[in-house]
Amino acid sequence: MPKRGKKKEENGSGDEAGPAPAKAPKASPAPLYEDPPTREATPDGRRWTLKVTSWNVDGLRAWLKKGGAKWVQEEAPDVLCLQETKCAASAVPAELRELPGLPHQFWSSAKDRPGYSGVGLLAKTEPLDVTYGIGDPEHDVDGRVLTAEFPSLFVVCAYVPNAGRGLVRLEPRLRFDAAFLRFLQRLDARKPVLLCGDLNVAHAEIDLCHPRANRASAGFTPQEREGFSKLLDSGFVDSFRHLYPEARGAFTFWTYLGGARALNVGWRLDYAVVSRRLLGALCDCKIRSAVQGSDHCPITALLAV
Amino acid sequence: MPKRGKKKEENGSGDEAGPAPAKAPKASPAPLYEDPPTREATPDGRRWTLKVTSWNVDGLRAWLKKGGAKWVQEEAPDVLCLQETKCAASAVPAELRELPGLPHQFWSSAKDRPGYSGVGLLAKTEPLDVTYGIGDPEHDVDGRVLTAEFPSLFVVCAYVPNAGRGLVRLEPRLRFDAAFLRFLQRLDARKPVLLCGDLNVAHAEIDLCHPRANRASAGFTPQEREGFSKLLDSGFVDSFRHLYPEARGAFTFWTYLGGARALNVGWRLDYAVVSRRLLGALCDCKIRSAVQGSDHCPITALLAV
DNA sequence: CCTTTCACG
DNA sequence: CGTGCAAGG
Repeated sequence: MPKRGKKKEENGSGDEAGPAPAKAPKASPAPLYEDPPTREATPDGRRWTLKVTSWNVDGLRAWLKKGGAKWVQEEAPDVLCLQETKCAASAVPAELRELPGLPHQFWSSAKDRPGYSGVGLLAKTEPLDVTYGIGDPEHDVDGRVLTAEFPSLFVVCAYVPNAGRGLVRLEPRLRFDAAFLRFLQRLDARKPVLLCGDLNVAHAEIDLCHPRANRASAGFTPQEREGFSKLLDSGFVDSFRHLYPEARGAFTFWTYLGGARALNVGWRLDYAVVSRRLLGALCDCKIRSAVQGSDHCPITALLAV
Repeated sequence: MPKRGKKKEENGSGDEAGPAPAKAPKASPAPLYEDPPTREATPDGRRWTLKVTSWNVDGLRAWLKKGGAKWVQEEAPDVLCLQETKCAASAVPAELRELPGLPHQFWSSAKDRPGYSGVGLLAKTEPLDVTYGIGDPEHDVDGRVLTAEFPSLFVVCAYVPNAGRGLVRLEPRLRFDAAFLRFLQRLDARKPVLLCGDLNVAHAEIDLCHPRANRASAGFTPQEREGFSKLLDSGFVDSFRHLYPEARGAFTFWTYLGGARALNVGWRLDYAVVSRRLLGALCDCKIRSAVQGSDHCPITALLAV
């Protein structure tokens, strides 16, 4: 991710050469994203029956204090996937444990590293089964993946490792990508998969504000982008981009540094990825850009399953 | 210092056996201290000419945000002694560097330990000389003592090392006490001394709320109290106790834990100590108990020098 | 309880 | 910039 030490040089002679609008005193470098009206049904007219929300909360306890759970209650998803909880299961506040509508809760957190990584999966109905991790000890110690099996599909909640400043952790990240793809393929062989989470990659230039400046930044290296491409080549679909192939400025993450969010200097790092055979069930994928509480915003997938 | 893990068991069957008042729903375990009217002159009628304020700020930058400097400006001392600045000289905010009335500023902070210890001495008039430390490398690395020489006296700003939880650092503390006393005696041989600061000891039972419970607590061990007694036996006077030998509940520190300050469960750890021959010049020693901004309150000494 | 630094993002 | 942590008090 970009450091962006400079204060507000977002429109300078930087990487985006397009002409600045003449009027605005502080032109936005990327247009603000307008979430279109919700598509309540599939193209063939079946209304959605499954609502899954995913949110990188950047610290569950701080997010709770900022009212994150209140928004979730209004959104009322059937499944909620949380990433970067930074919170052991035993430390999840009662306010969340008692959240109406999501009584079945599963938590995974980093072993021996309190306050690092961690994911949660909360469900309205009890899953048939829940598994922790991807079956690879190198990555499973971090608490990054939860998988809930439901009658018609798997819901996978994932927090993909960041490659780090200066790409110091790019190698382990790429090992994760490979192992995770194999994990998803094994699932997909059994039942369709809905993968939700912070995949820590902006796939294409359209998926971040400053693609050229970030060619060597964690989350936009060729290797990480290629990892995502391989996922798509393996029978999975990026639901948002499938529905909105041209949508620009549709980001889910903005660094806290430099007031990036107000300028929509962001990245699309959070995805709802579906098995290709689930596409007929896909109604919509919403990006809740205006929702505060973290440096990521939530996304919500709607399926008729 | 006491841990006080329990919530509000301040009146239980603890160390203070006196009968609890029957009426108050939550009786204060120690009477609140009422600072008496200021004695503006010496007993023989000379008005004060030197005002010295001392304050353990528990983090200079947080203290500034809480308005500490505004209160200092109203108090308008000639010399300001600050302890636990937790701030390198280069990191002192401009707000303080430009504080009207105290243009001559001297800072000392811990070597190789950013955010630990540190003292500051600020003066209205330029000192003849300023020295750093007490001439003992073991202690001088911590940034605990600043000495400013003025025409008629030395002003010493000191932050005496805490003996630590479980008294794990009692031995170095006692070495400091011994070395510091020798340092003060050398000064006193040249000019009278006004020593201000957090001496990290409550001298007598009257100087803390729960003396019996704290016989083995840092700041009230027999060895630390004896160190202070030795100071008094060496020609120095605790100005506050000299003026107010019977004053109870006169504390300058309250742990943040358990709401101790509202209950006046405190300690007198901050002192203005004077060379005995300065007693004739002593007008008053004020304890500004109501002033917020730190877990210590400021004290102010008034002298006619 | 509260401040500082730190690692991480 | 902001989280959760550790050390210190």
